Amino acid sequence: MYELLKKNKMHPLFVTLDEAEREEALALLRAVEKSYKRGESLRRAGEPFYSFGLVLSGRVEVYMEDFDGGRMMMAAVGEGDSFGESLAYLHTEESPVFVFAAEDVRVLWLDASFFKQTVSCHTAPLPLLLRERFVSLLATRALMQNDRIQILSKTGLRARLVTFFSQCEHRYKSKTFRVPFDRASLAVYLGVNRTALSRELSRMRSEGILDFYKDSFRIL
Amino acid sequence: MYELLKKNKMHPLFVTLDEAEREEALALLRAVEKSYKRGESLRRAGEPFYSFGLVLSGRVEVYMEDFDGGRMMMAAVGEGDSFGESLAYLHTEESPVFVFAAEDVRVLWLDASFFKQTVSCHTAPLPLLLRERFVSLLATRALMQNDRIQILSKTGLRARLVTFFSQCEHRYKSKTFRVPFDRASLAVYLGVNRTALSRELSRMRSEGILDFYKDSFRIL
DNA sequence: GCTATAATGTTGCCATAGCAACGAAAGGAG
DNA sequence: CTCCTTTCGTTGCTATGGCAACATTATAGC
Repeated sequence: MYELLKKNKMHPLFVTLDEAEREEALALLRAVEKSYKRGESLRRAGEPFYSFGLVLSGRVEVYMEDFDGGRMMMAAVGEGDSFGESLAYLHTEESPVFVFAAEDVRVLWLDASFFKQTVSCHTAPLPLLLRERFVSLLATRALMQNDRIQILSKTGLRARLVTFFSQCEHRYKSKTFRVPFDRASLAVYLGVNRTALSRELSRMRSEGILDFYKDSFRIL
Repeated sequence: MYELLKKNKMHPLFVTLDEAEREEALALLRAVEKSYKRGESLRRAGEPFYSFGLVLSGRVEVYMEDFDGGRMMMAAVGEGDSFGESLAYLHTEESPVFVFAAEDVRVLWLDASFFKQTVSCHTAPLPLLLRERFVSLLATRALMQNDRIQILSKTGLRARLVTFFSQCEHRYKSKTFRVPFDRASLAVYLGVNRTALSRELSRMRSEGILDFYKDSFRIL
């Protein structure tokens, strides 16, 4: 079961686990699989958020609702990645975020209360390992947020792009890479206007410092 | 010892603990107090980051160094607040951030490796409680980052200010509050130009929707 | 293939906000 | 008190980028 978990896109929680351990882990986390059609919402703002999601296939987007109804994308989550760990761990009664399917998706819902050691105190190796990995996941998430803040606090579209591409180059360890966004989403992620983004990308291409096609980019 | 920990600004890790428990907790975390003069650096970029800091008095600022030497403030940390939990937990060898004293500070350095359960597996109530609180702290941090991202992804200075004040009102549960920034730091936090910030604040005051003096604000 | 729909690119206009250059208060140290 | 430093506010200039309106590809469904 759960074929995707075997691929190289293995989620950090389960990587290096063998088949049996993975089954046990999924049982401990009370894994429940659900499917959603494109455009459907997985969680609405104001609803409780008790479990976090692991995307088996497709893509979801996490948005945060503003006091005045404004929406902003907090994360785009693709195959093998997860979302909502913080909210789930804190057992949030009224989540400020809503999640919806950007494509048809299959999602594995995992119960974060397992990680609350005061709730259930396992000392077996597997639970200990899972807990440690979960905390690392939270810590890593915080650092990734920093990357976005680093971009967003730049003024100037060019500066944001340069920072973004520099982060990509570092992350993918290559001057050629694909980004997990279409233009519109990338514009939201960078906090800029979509058409202004297109304009600047074209400008950079004409300057010969960048080439791209769709979501594939090459730094020159 | 550590008078500040007794105040109402108690850090979430230690709140509700009695004197004896706090002493034990500090011992478990191998607490070491250090003082720094204003302008001195606590951690430089590229150095290892193994323990996180709790500010006993004064204020530190956490900056992230850019690939091209650009610096940007990731956090301003005041009395009773902590910083660097993620980096410390991940036992980062080359930290991307540097920390310096914005004022004269006393800092308590706490060893995050205690929270790695695979390193030392305590099942006593106090260690369990501390671990749970630490994870909650990481999760809460991630959500707080979201607040800043929410602000930074707004276009328009006015929109950023409205969002910021709305968050303040929510956090302090009052239309009157003090922010932990001077103008220059606030401008950095909001990702805008300082003088443009002053201009917009004055404009909002003249419109009668806001009043302020220094770091005190009142929403009308 | 064909059509409908979505994704991306182009261009002109003009408000917003960055920037520089000041001036004015407000503390702090002597 | 005076001097010096720091913080904060004001104003004019101008580039940047948001926005609208449209053109141009892709993509999916049939």
